Amino acid sequence: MTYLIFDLETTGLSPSSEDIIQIAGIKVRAGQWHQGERFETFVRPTKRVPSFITGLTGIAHHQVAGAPEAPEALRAFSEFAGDATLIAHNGQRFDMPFLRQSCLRYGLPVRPVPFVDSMAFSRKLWGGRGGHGLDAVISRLGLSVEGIRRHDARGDVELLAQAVGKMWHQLTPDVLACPVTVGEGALAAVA
DNA sequence: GCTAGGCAGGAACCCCTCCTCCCCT
Repeated sequence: MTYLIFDLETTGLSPSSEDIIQIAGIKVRAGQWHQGERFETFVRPTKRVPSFITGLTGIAHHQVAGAPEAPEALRAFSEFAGDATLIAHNGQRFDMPFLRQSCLRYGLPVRPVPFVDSMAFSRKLWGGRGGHGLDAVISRLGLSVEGIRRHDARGDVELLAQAVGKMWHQLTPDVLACPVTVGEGALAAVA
């Protein structure tokens, strides 16, 4: 089974009014979380990147102004994904709605894809104890963030891939059976 | 120097509805 750990950076929280500005992903085979094929692109937004987003992500407007527009980036990402199962942290509530809404906004047909929210791994391992945000997960697993830029999609997927690998291993020795429920998401349909 | 949208999960309660809080940028 192939998995695609991915992360989005956006101009804000609302899928209906904000734009995706960066997509990054690492495609891995279950059990081989440290080596994978990478995807990364900036995405040209329809409005200026707010200063607080630049402060948070390190992504400035000039970096995305000449980037591919959303439809091109969404199709490229979907082609890269292929038949992989997608994984994102809090993706059920954030990344997946953003991808779906972006496709809708640009009139792109979508296709269903298997999807797992990595927060489910954390809930299953640690239940109600503490938080399940990426920072809490990283801290509990003792992952090093040295040399990794948090809130840059490339850095976050790197950390998330390591985190999912560790959590999976702690939940089951079986690298083939996903220990949490696999749901459904949507990506742009590819011709 | 700062904001915002909405789901999942839990509580209370009897099967839905409401509420609160998390978590993403």
